[in-house]
Amino acid sequence: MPKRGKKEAAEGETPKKVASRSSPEDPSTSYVDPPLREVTSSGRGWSLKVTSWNVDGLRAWVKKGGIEWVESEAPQVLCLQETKCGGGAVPPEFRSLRELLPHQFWASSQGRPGYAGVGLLAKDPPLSVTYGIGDPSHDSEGRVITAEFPSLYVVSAYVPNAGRGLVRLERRRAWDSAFLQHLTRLDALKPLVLAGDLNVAHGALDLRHPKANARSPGFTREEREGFDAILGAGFLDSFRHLYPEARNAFTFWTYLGGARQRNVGWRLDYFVLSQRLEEALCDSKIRNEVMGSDHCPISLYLAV
Amino acid sequence: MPKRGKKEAAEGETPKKVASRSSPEDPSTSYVDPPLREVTSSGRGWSLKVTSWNVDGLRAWVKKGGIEWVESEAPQVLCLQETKCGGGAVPPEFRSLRELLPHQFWASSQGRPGYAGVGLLAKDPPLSVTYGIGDPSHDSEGRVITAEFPSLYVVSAYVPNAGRGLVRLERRRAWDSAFLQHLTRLDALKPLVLAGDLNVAHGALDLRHPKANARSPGFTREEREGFDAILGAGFLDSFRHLYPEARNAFTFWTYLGGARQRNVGWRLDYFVLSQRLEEALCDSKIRNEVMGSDHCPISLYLAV
DNA sequence: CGTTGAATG
DNA sequence: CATTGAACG
Repeated sequence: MPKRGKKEAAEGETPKKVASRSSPEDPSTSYVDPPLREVTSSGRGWSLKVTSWNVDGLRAWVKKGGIEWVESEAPQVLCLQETKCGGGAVPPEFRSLRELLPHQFWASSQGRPGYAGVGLLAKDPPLSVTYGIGDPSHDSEGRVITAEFPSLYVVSAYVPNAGRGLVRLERRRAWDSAFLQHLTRLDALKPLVLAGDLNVAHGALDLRHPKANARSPGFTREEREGFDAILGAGFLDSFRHLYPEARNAFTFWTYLGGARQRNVGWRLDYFVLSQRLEEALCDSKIRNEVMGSDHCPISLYLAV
Repeated sequence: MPKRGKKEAAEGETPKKVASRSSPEDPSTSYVDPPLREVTSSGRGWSLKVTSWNVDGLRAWVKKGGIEWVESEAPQVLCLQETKCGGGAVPPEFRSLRELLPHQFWASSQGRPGYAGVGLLAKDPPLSVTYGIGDPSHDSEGRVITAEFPSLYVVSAYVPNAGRGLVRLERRRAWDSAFLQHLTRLDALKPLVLAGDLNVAHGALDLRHPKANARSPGFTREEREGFDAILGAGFLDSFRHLYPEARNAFTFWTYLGGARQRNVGWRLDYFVLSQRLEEALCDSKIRNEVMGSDHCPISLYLAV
């Protein structure tokens, strides 16, 4: 993997892509991303930066300046979800990203254009790339790309939504089980970083209205237990590991009803790490001021 | 019917809603609408103004300022086609037209929202209003509204397209036959004004590329003969009657390939009058500089 | 509320 | 090229 990326902008500098009105009306509901922790707990500086973003339609996201933000963020690996387009339909603007991230991989839904779809872009060439989770009953929708690098795997994932009325909750549980198998198989070979929209808020701190959403897709007992099972299998939630008490730290806000302005959101996007990467973890950031989708991007800093 | 409307803007005044770049590149293909003929051939001044416009989606047309243009044009009867919405979904902005045109009638496609649909709005209350052409096999798509006024009928019509590959040409011929019956039935009772998108260019002067379009929907022999049959039944094409030699006078330009800027168009929108209204005809105008749809509006001036 | 492809013109 | 409702979130 490459060495140390360029330094973060110092505090007090004007951030580049900030919504004109991004602060919520009630300051008690706001979340201010703290300054970057540049080093691990043992003092090693970060050398790998991974960014993940559910773009909610790659073409619209490009028009809203997504590419320029990625260039300013300059990760070494970029994971994108809900591209809603296949490799053939990727916007031409992605050529300009070849400088920063020349190795680009895309997965799309078979026979259902405009649905789901993920991407994984890297500065360095992966040793190998696989698509799906090794279960044909779950691999037709373009939801997972796994890239192998010398020291770890990176998995870009878009976990299926349980659907309105929880019509696909059973299917989601089957997915969760098969997906965890995929992760444990990889983890037996090499540590991994899972990046993406896991479509679940794990705990009550991870969404604004936990009680009202007890049977909403993304916060059912069943989905939360699916996340429990991942952590129980030897993985950690990078953000919650570093910030166990952080409140109002969300990565998704429905477009309906001006939820984002009021920070009525959910934390659905994660970096999940193999336990043995704990000592490499420097920081896990939520770029909650960045616009361009109903999700915001997140960035992970590792010393590997 | 009401008396004399307000006078037309004098020549040399700046028109209100003109595209920033409406003149075609090659002046030999342009059409300049001549000054209004305020009177009939026998010298009577106009007293009734009817405007017709295929709006290609009423909601989008409202956003592009269609209502404001209608207010400046100030017809006593307004016929709209391809509204693509039913009476329940008419944009609320139409309430502001109640001042000018308080009597508003809408027809929409049954069980197929967003398809076809016509409207007829009037300053004075019609004596009666009917929907369709009296043939159930053709009356489920919201294509015709007939309003009876003291001295004449006004018919707002959106004639069905023959379809790509002429897949619906036979159906169109059946329509043409049934529609002509509707017109002759009305004409036996009272003179009529048919206003709308008849989806045919009658003669070679009525489209830019007649040879290339000999088998295109809107210029097949079959559709042109359908128009011949209307004229043969005792009706006249108001514009061509007044301007038998006019070239490049079009009312529709496909959005594809910048056709409007080059005035590569078709005359598809007409006022067709009962022969005995000939002596009432003052003028028939093509508002080809007015934007808001892939069709432009047309206005008829009658001394009735 | 906002994205996408489909059908239609 | 541009409009619409449908599916999805």
